[in-house]
Amino acid sequence: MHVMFMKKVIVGISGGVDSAVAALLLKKAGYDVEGLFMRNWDSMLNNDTLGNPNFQEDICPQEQDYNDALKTCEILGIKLHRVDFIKEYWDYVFTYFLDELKKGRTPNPDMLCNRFIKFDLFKKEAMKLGADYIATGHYARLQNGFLMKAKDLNKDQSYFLADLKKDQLENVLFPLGEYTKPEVRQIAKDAGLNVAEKKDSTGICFIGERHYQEFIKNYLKPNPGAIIDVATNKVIGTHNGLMNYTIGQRRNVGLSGDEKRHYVCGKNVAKNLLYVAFGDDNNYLYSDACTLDNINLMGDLPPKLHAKFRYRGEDIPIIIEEIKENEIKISYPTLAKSITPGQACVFYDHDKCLGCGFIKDVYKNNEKLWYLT
RNA sequence: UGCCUCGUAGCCAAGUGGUAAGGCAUCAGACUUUGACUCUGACAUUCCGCUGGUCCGAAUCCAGCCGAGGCAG
Repeated sequence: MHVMFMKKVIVGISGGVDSAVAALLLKKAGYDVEGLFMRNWDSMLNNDTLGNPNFQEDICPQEQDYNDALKTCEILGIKLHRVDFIKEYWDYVFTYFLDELKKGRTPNPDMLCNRFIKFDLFKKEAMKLGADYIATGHYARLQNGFLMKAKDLNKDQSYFLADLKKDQLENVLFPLGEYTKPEVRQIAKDAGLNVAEKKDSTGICFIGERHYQEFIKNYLKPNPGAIIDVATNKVIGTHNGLMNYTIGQRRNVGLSGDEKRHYVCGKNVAKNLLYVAFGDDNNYLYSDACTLDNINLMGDLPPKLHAKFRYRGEDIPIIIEEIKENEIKISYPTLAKSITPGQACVFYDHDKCLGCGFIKDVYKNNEKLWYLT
């Protein structure tokens, strides 16, 4: 009887614990659950050889994940579909990733992946399969159509979802929003899921952990240039290409001999210069305002709000200074460290995520930082 | 060649008589669905260019040699 009215949910099954538990919870809640596994990266097709720790393995991690996903669905007693978006991922996400790097900026591919793959192509594919809803293992919540932080603030992933258009969140379920990670692990364990103890995946979504500088060499030509001490404007070394560095970075710069550590604080793409500053708390890393473009708003911005400038960063109080067509200028009187062009600034009104913008220019004392392109 | 300086781990670099700082790089791990930051651990077990010498004791003093650079028009 009621079976006819059961809502069908297609869950994005990745082969990890989170999506497995998401599916389990939905099934327990009485939904008609099916899984859909996505494969978006192929190391062979995408020439992903340098810096790839798994290249010599018999089975690539993506297929291992698929096998894990199959096993999980078998245990859960649900059907698993599969779809590949390898070309689309390259066109919509990876191309953007490389373009940003060429501009000397630091992209966040996973946010684009959510916007163009998971909550677009994947969703459409799920609808084709007859889904009323899609669900993922994200740690986030939805309330009255608004994206909210997860209960587990330590795992909250709303940051990565902030570039979604509001309608992309329609017919979406985040079953893990009310659970903490340890609880999710426990649920998996209690249910005897094969992935209960599987290590969380990190690195770029669908690609995985890589030796970053080597990984990029597969796609961009190294273009060495001078490293400049921002305080003295003197050349103190050579860099391997600006795409290999991001603001606030300390490691893999290759400078030595000074008793203080050095941090990347800026770039000049036109002149191919990398600026570094010495010392853990040097002023060159701090700023008090910036402009954002590619704005995505999911609600009206209140006068008082907070923002995250990086995943797992702290919420910093900000002030909206100016709103133009597709650009917003914000200030943060408490100062912020290592604000990085290309990264997302995500707006929060307490736990409610109101959208984001991508960092463009960075200012201090009303002046654009001259050493930061 | 008369004179001067220098030679410390893969790379920088402290230490100038008392038993080898620190940084970079590397490796392992924690943390982490971007890139980073942060944290933990390993990394010159007789060795500080080589060979002798002085001394209770030297990388540190002395001599010679080798090597690098510089001054000496």
